[in-house]
Amino acid sequence: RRMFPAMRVKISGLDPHQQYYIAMDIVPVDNKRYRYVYHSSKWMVAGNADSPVPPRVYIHPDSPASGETWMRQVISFDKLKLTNNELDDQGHIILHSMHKYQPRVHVIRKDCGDDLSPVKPIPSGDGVKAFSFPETVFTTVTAYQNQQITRLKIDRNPFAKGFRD
Amino acid sequence: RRMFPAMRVKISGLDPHQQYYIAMDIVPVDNKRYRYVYHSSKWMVAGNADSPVPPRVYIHPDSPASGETWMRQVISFDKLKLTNNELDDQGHIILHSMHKYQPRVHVIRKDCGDDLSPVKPIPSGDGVKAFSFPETVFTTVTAYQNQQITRLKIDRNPFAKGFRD
DNA sequence: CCCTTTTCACCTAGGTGGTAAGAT
DNA sequence: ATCTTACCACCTAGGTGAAAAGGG
Repeated sequence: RRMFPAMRVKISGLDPHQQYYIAMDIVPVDNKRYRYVYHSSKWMVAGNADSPVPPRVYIHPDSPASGETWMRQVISFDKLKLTNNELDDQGHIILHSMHKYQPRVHVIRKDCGDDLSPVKPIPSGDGVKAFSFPETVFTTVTAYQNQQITRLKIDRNPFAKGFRD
Repeated sequence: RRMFPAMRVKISGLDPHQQYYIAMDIVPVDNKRYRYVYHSSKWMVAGNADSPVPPRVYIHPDSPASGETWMRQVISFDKLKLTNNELDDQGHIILHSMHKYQPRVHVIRKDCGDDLSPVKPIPSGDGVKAFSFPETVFTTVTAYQNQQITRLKIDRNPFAKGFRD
């Protein structure tokens, strides 16, 4: 399924005439598994993390594009899809349920990203920068754990309009 | 509206590791306007063509891509849209109704197409080739002129399923 | 007991020709 | 008379949480 709400970023400081790829990956925050304690409304550690899954990369569909193009618009990752199926063959990002994750945005100069692939690690080096925002850390679930998150989803996601009062 | 049926082409002979743009434009076949004579089931000349409209280019959304990528798939132009509105600002291809047109496929080496635009003429030169297929000539209408064409549209287009018997 | 999977009604978004009204 | 426009019911395609069923 899609991630909702989606990550949206603005970028500045690019070379307007240079081509770039923009990509996102999602990395574990720690080595723990979590459970939600309803009466205290808190996520609590519930053991160690499941064994790691094949890392995947979401390449923004506008890639590659010029610095000018990227800087002119808000860059939205609303088409990124998540799955808990470790055998997924649709190129979705694979995560474990009940774990904490941090999305990362990668800006990759064209000449460093020409063999970029959803299933290969992101190259590192001079023409590649990564950005992460702690306020975007989230915990994965297969069913929502409290009414506040359900309300948020229904109220904000146009596709859930059928569940509004 | 979309063109239906859509143009679909296969390409061979590209350099697998070279990047290319693929584009389509649609040019007048002659300088005439037509009318359909129902009792003889024929298109007849009905005067001279209307004054030319701003030429537009449809850049295939997979562009740019490597020769290898283009040659591996059937290239479909099903998302190309036509309009008779000369003031169109959606980047659609502008045509006159009741005129004859020929679609053309353009293969443009990356280094020759970096300022390609829906509203700019296609560059010419060594790294650019054009292909057209006489069997794809068509006449534009705002309403279908006979039952055979209506039947074809309804039978073949999944979006018209509601009109099948 | 707690978590996951499957199916579903209900949406968004947008591509069809029919049809009646409008335009020239 | 002939062509065009605007609106519509009816589709395709796919994104929602609810709820029931499944699993360890």
